[in-house]
Amino acid sequence: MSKDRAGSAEFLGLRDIAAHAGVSHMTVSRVIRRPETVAEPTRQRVLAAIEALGYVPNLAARDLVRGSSSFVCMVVSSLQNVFFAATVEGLVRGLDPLGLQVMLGDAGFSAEREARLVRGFVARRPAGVVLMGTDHAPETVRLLSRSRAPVVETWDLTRAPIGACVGFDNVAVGRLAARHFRAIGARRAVVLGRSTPRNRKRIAGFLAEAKEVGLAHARHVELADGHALRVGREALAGLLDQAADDRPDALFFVSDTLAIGALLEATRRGVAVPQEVAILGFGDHPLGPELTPSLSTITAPLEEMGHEAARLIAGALAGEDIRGRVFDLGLSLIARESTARAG
Amino acid sequence: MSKDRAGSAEFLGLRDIAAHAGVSHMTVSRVIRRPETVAEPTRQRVLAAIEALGYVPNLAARDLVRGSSSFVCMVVSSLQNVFFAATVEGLVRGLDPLGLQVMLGDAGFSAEREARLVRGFVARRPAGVVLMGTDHAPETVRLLSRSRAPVVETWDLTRAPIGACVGFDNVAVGRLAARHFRAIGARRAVVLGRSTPRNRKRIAGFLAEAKEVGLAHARHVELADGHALRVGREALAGLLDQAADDRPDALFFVSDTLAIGALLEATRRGVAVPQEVAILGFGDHPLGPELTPSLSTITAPLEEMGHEAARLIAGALAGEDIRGRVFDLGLSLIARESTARAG
DNA sequence: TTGAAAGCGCTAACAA
DNA sequence: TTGTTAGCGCTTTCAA
Repeated sequence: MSKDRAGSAEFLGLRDIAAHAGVSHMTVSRVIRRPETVAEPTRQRVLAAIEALGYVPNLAARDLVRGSSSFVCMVVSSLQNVFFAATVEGLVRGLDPLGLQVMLGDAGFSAEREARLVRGFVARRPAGVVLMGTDHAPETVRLLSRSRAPVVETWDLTRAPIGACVGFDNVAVGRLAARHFRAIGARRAVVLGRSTPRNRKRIAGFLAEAKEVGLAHARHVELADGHALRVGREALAGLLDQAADDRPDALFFVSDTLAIGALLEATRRGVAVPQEVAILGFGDHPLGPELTPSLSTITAPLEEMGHEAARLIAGALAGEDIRGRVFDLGLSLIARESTARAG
Repeated sequence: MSKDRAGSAEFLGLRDIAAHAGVSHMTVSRVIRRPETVAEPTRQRVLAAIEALGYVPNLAARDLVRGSSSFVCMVVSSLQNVFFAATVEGLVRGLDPLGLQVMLGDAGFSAEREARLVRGFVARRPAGVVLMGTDHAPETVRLLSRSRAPVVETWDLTRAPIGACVGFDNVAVGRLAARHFRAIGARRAVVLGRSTPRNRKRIAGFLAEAKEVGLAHARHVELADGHALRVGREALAGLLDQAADDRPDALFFVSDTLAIGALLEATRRGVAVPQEVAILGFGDHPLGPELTPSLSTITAPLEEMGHEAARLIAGALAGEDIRGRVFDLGLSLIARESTARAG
């Protein structure tokens, strides 16, 4: 239980450096924050002292005075998901040149957990908060509305963002998929995914568009939670085991990972893709173009989304009012072999 | 540049709650930290005030007094890498029940960038610091040694850790691969990977063991930086284009992502795996078992590593001296189809 | 069980 | 250009 251990030096403060350099602590503070306001010889002496003593400022004190910190908090739905990781990376890279760091929380697709994380974040007076999705617990919204931190929601669009919103239209994702299936002449189109808030939009969009363009037999297959590759694989297996006359000929998975699982299973079973069944995913997984057949997919600029969130937060920090701004980053359909003329 | 905006309430302090509840601010502070030390009726009144006013404490002030914060900083080599993500997830999950959050930095495989991140982290007086790897800039080591925060290095082992170390033996990874190739009767074994510090160990281990077990023609092929799937694919293509008598029959890639790229390329080219060439990776990528042929791999408990790091930091926070502790979490070889009796 | 006083290490405002 | 003073919102210590 020994707390004082040899070798673990205590932290020095501004005043220690000041004493060593023969100036006041304010001069040291200035050298750190606005060196151009300090005379050259003085500055040199202070810098030498900082170097000699290995001084590292305590940002908690600065944060306390300023009432806000220099990091941005982000809640992700899952850290293991490569698609989310791309957005996180975009944010981290966009914030780095501004000297802002990122504090990450993993909500595991639970709005309650998200609220807990946000509460912890708000207690740190973050310079900004980035969320995934636009469906949040009332407490999350309340906490963030009261906080002064700029908030950016991502991965979806909403008419009433908490702060700003940079995302894409998940209903349009589903519609785009259905239109694509229509274009390749699919008869029995299916959308497969677990009913999370975002997925629900993709599913609804798919079913609505399918109806409108005359894909009469379109339906939704609910998927279980779990490891996406296996879930996708099992989903395909389940569909193939159905009576032949009810067998779908076009599958839209709400995520590429699911689609890849299905594609691999189809290959294994000798089911021809896209001839017997077309497969479409979402997210443009790096593996998609490498597979045989290559995977068609719908995607949004995932990394760019994080980058744009960083830009918005930077703007807010510079005094802009970003509230109410909603950016639709758009979608693209990448048609590869897995949906090449199914019918 | 307007700073005061309608609707964005200022934060309340302990004293505002105290005034509302008719107690001193100290009582409010106690209700938050040690409610059992406050009389029931008083506590109820205070809790009601907290609730009514939507009070969220300012942790920067607490951190300042205590000289240490309640988050753990982690530097990862890359956020997009699923293998690293597993360790991050383990850390986040292990820390969550302790009320500790994780601040992430992406070093992008640069020791300099790592040092910059660590400097920023140390300035926040973190409750702990987790690093990937055991090769760091001298400045990183200096900063962390002076800081009081417990440090845990991961993903490798070292005799002289900065604090504690939870990892696996990267030299043993290479040795295990070479032994496996020997066991399946490989003749011309190759290890492929970019020479990062960790990879260098795997490569050296592979070459050393290969020599010892009589794999005379073992050699290393340097890989470029870039998207791993493509790099792996191109590496395989390059080897196959070589004169047939120099063609390797067993490939150990330092990462599964590379190996998957190679495996897919082999399939595409009609090269039989493992008959013509055996392929082995590292990391147990979720896709490995789903491929045809399924991918053999060597792996360490990646998520467990993060979990163990969390446990060590928790121990340190409870007063344990964790410095000098080194844990080897061990390796396992998962032999699947891609290395089934090559020779 | 509660409160008063002191101060954590910084920054903002003002003075010299 | 540099220094002095007064806190930021908490927690620690000590007193009541």
